[in-house]
Amino acid sequence: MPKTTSPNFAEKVYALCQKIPRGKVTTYGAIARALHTKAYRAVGQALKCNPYAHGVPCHRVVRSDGSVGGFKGKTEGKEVEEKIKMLKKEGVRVEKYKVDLKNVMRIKV
DNA sequence: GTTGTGACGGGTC
DNA sequence: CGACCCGCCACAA
Repeated sequence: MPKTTSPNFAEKVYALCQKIPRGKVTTYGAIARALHTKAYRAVGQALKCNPYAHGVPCHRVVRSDGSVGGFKGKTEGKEVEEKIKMLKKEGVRVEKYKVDLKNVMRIKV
């Protein structure tokens, strides 16, 4: 049992992102919950690093409000728009900068 | 060891 | 519905 929080915290985040089914999205809070923690903020930072950009569909992760949040380290800009476009392509309905909460996959309630 | 900040969350105004 | 504030954990300087 690690005395610190979790050296593999980010790794867990990536693992969960991979388990996100196509056409659906999840929230940072959900991931944090699934990890049995409350570091929703740390989750975002881990994804921001996203060394598995080609293995982890981080674009399927949105905020609890349904906002797409950010992408590629940018909270706004065409990068985010691209993320939205990708989600739409997967079948996720996106309005403005928000996705339908129905498409949000709640890992833990 | 302390400070600051963030791809956040929820509550309040 | 938008703006603001506080609280949360992890990480970098």
